[in-house]
Amino acid sequence: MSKLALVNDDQVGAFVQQLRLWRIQRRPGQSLYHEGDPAEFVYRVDKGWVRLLLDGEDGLRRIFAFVGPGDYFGANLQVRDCTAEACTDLQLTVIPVAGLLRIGRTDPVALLELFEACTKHYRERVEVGRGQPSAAEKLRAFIARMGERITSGGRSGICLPFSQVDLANYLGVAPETLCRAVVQLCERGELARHGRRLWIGGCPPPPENRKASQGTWGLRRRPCLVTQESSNADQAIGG
Amino acid sequence: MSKLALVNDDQVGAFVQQLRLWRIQRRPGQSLYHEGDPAEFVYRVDKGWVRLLLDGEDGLRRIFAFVGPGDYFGANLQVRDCTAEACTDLQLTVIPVAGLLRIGRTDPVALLELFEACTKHYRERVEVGRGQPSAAEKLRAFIARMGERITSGGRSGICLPFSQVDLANYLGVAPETLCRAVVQLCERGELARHGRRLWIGGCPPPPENRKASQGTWGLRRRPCLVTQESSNADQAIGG
DNA sequence: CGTATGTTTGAACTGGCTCAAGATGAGTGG
DNA sequence: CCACTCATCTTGAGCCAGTTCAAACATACG
Repeated sequence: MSKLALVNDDQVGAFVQQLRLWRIQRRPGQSLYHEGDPAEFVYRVDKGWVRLLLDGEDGLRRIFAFVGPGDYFGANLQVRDCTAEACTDLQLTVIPVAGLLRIGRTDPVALLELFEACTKHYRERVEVGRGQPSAAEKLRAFIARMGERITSGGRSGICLPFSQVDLANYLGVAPETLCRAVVQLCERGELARHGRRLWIGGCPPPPENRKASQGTWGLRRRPCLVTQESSNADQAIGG
Repeated sequence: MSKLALVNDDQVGAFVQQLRLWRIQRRPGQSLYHEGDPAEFVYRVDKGWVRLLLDGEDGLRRIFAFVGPGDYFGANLQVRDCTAEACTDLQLTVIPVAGLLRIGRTDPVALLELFEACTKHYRERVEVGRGQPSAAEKLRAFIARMGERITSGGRSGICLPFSQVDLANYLGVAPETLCRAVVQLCERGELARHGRRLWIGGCPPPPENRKASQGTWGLRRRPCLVTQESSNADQAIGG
């Protein structure tokens, strides 16, 4: 995972467990917070994927990070410096910043490591787009990074839980350009497809129950807004 | 200064003053540390400019941040995640990380703010290159950001202490392309030039003693390597 | 089964890259 | 102080990847 300082997950996890935590769920497209909001919580992704993005002055939004299972995000001291949205069905652990600061005296290093883990996504973004690679190479690099990131499950084939539009946005190319790059990599066998999903590593889902593998993602027209407060009460953990 | 969380400089400064600090100097082109080095110090820029960069696998290096007077940089817990080099003649305050962690218990928030100040450069990088603006617009955006950053001095005209090559590297365009963009903005009066230096805001240096305004920068063939250790002893402050 | 959204494909255009050669000026050495 | 040298900047011309526009297609979802 690049040359960034690695986080001692156990230590951070134990540190965080001192606080009263809880879980929330989100559906694809729902937002966790917006740029400019007051920052009250840090999050840990338990299941699903989150995208971090900035709203450009020209009305265009720019995705700069995808945050996956095991990752922390949302460490801001004052206000949110970006927007966070669910890419997929999402399960998060919520960690109150106020509590973190309170127990920070007991273990400042763990606190720093937690914040470091959150800024990892900004640092990795810096590494993206070195040189002026072609669109295909950008995609290839992305696949490589994602591959080594989610190979932990042991399963060979893995589904990228992002739409091509999001991917194009993240890589900084037009959707059409990305599409052509996808076709190209598929022909070379570096990428596979089933329906609209991209698969890396191994073959697409097993021939039988492929119906089951198609989770929700698009969410046409039912935002199904779950307020943070309402879901907070659902599952209190830790503390 | 964008929508990023602002750092309480006074508080961080007071926090840091508890430690034994010292100053070092560097000449243009000299490096502070390299990607992969063990991280032992955080720095504060007193005078001059620093560039942060990554060495690409293809041998190309990519500048992703310019760090100026008043800015902190170099907050890594384990190893350096990038390389830092002097753009100009440089004066820095050195802050030992070990000491920071030691006194972190007394004021974890100040510690966090210091680290936040250091990661600011990574965050700002994320904002660069939103959309697919033309080279001229990238340059214009850079000028605007630099302008609001160094207008603190009160002087109207300000010299950009970077070579066009560095600027092109930072903006992710070819030097030739940047050069054409510079010409374009100069014609529009959004930018001025004296010799090889770019000026923003006001007119170039006063007609009289312009000889004085030309500080060293290029440094042809005399690296004049000052080891960190040797210069450490020079000016101990704080503590 | 119908529909909206996301994906695919084609074709023309264009901005930036590349290569190459010339001009400038910062720094060196006499 | 001046002439020299070489890195940096400048300019031109051609090329190509990626963008844009537009229209057909497919797939999730209701």
